[in-house]
Amino acid sequence: MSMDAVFRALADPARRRLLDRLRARNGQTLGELCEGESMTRQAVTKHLAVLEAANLVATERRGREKRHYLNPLPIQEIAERWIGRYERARLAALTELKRTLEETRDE
Amino acid sequence: MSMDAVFRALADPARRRLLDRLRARNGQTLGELCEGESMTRQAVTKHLAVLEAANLVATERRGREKRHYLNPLPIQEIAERWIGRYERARLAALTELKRTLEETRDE
DNA sequence: GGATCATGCAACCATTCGGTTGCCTTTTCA
DNA sequence: TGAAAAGGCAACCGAATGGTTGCATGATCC
Repeated sequence: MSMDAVFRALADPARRRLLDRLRARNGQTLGELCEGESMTRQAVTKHLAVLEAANLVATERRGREKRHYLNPLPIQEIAERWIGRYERARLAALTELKRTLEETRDE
Repeated sequence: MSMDAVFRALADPARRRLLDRLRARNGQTLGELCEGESMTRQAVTKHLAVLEAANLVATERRGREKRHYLNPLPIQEIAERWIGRYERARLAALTELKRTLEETRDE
């Protein structure tokens, strides 16, 4: 699974909004996800295709409608594999800041 | 601070690579950050400008050179404010899965 | 002072992206 | 069976993006 696809999928506010809506209520159809969005159905379809390519959304055809399901795992993976390193960087920065402050106090 | 700028800044692999390089060694100059990159100095400059606009990188002029410093805070904020919700979604999905499995076993 | 090194600025270019319009297919249901 | 509902497909468009080249500016060092 490519992390790059996930990062790029999350880059657009419309797509993050769609994820949030699925998080609020899972299994929504395309028509439902279009409601309240200020763009055409085709635009929403494209956004959902990007999310699906990033494995953030899974779909299921039910008769003439298509249900969409959130898959939060790629987001978790990014949090663990990528963001975690910057948690350590933050702590290192704090340590450095503390050391600098103490040096300044000594002068 | 706009989360959108951060998400968009993280969308490009070249920019994530630059962040990783600054995490490995903070305070590098533009020239140092260009080494090993397969693009021109101007391209790197543009990427750094995007990172700076997202507040992920801070700069300091030192004579004729420019030092770049990583700021991991926006990444932390995204982790806490945005990714956190999907942690809860993941747990909910697991609970749902467990329930479904138990239902299936009962049949 | 003049060469050189590090960076800045601006124009330009191809590609991608987000979005639209128009039309087609499939399912549902009276 | 035929109309309406849900969605798919493809072409097109403007703007943003990622990248380049060429030149200008400001420090540094001999």
